[in-house]
Amino acid sequence: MGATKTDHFTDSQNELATIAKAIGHPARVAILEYLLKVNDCICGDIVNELPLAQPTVSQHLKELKNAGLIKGNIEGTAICYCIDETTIEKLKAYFEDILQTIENKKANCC
Amino acid sequence: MGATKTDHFTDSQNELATIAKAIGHPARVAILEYLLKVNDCICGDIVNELPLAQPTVSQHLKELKNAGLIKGNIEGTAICYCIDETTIEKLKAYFEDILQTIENKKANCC
DNA sequence: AATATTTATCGTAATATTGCAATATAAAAA
DNA sequence: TTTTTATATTGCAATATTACGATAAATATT
Repeated sequence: MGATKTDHFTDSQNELATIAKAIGHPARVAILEYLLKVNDCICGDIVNELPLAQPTVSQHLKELKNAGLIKGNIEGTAICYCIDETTIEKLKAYFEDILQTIENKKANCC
Repeated sequence: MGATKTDHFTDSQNELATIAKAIGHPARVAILEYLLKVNDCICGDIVNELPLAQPTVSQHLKELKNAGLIKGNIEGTAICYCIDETTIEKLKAYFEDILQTIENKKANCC
């Protein structure tokens, strides 16, 4: 029946999953990379940059924002979206910790 | 109609999205963290560890494996699954690069 | 005020994911 | 060889995601 059972996992597990899920679509990766490239951005540019309709891009931006990967300021008619470094830092730290833990134990059986 | 349009994005964008999507579920995050904790693993342990049925866990393991996040060796009746460091390294490097780029430009408008 | 421009939301169709019971598969133990 | 034990696969129902046309909302321009 497909229940998500979010409550059976820890908050940190759910948080990471939410962030990762947001990155888990090529259009959203492309948006992040475009934001990084211009490092100062108006949504309309992204629409022209991607092979997707404006409502779709808007929806992807919303998901990236909900996940904390980007932040946006209203700028007149346009919206200025940027990457939220804090969340990227979290991700980097998470994977760094995994590597550190593996390094310390070094009992990998595979 | 919901077409994915994977071919409109670069290989590297698609690759990252695939890996991130695999992490984008709390059960799979929990599996990764459990694998990390025991650092030597048999699937049955995971079934007991998670609030999910055995076929569901098996399916999640398959997705993690397809994404290159874990690797597994057949060990008699059991399967020994471990985290694949290479993919974690890739992720770490990717986010590190993002932070580096932001740091260099330092023109964030938000 | 009327028009143009830009982003967000709504509604909806197509597709993908999630979860599990039932069952298959495969190796170890009896 | 039969039974036990452990993981994988199949089939299917429930849910979630994706995409976009139509439309709304909000500011800028004329």
